[in-house]
Amino acid sequence: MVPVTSTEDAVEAPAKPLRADAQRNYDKLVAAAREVFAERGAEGSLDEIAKRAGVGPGTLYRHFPTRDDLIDALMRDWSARVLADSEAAVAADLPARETLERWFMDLIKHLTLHRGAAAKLSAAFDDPASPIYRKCQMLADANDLVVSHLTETHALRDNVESRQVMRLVSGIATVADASGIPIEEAAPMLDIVIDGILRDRATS
Amino acid sequence: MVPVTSTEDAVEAPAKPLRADAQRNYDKLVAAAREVFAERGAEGSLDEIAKRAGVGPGTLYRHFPTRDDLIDALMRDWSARVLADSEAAVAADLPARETLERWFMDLIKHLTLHRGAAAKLSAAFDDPASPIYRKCQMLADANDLVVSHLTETHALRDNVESRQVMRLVSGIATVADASGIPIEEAAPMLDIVIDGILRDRATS
DNA sequence: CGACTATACGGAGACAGTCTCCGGTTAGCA
DNA sequence: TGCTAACCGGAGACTGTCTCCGTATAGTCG
Repeated sequence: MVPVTSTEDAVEAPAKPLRADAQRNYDKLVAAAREVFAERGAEGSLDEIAKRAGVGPGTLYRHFPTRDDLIDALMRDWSARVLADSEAAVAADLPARETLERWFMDLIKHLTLHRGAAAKLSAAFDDPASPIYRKCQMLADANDLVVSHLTETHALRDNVESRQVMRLVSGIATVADASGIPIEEAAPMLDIVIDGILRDRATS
Repeated sequence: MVPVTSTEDAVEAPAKPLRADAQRNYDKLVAAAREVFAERGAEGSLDEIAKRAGVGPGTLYRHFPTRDDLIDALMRDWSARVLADSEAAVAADLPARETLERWFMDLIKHLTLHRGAAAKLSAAFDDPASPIYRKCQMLADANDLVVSHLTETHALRDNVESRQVMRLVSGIATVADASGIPIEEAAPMLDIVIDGILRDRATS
């Protein structure tokens, strides 16, 4: 039992170093959470996670007072990946349309980390009190990097707010996730958004 | 107790006419559900609804096996309103941009009947097994009416699929609802979509 | 190395929501 | 008035959330 996937789940110690056993349980919980959320989506049972990690519910709730704290924890390296993708999209220096197509797809991939993740992220977007608010900001910053770059090269129309673009793509990710349609089918919607913000587009 | 709002909740009898007491309870349940969903959103307690209607849980579940059946019931006249709005939008025969601005706003208004409604509708969009699938189709049909009309007048670009437009606006409604931002703030996102599908747009 | 204490564990159980089962009630009809 | 099919409703099983507190132990210090 307790098949802890000993991949790169290792977590650098938080501010105050935990006692050895506490750190052990923390890691087991994050690993179990990753499993359960992957299988059952963001609404998976927390007690189930505790059971699978081989600890009591009390231990889970001490480490992670709310569900979102847990989600935040298992997204530790997620932020870095998001940022890396945005930087790569800018660095590739492709035509604006391709840049956006690529970046939006990445964005959706990150937003749909597991079922229900997109909805959670979207909801936390304007809620500074949420534990995952920071993650949302990361996402917004990454998106802003790409949008700003394209704005500077005059590829986008004036007055394109990266925040709105972000929300729009989050919305696409959320509906795609909720209705269970494959990610590729989101492409036509992304194209509409791209056509909506690009300065010059074929008037097909 | 049981403050049944005796507005236009009256419901035409379903296929098999219910017994008088059953019909009475059915109506009370729908009214109570409308109240509770309005206050607490789509995740409001079903037992609470039963209590407020003054009936036992068993009665609720006999009439409405699932939560979605109940939601479907309280949206009985909703479909007609949606269709009416789409027809009005077409009939007004305004410039394409105004038509879309108006219609999309209506669409969002209908999608956010109560908190959580947009997410539910979005999820049911590709799930024919859902009790509210019909409602989604109504929405899609209404939207198609407007989009098709604008396509015929060559106001939209070629290959604009109304289904995708529908999903896009649903996504906007869902994130706006989930993050609790006021409906007006959705306008910039709608503008992007409109710019994305309009054949001619100012290249501001 | 043994004792001490802050830290952490974990499970019993309170609470809330979902959903079912079935003994009792009643509307509608002859 | 009496019969029966249709309906009611609440007890309670079940699942998931979250807390409290007695018990255990890691890390430290003499």
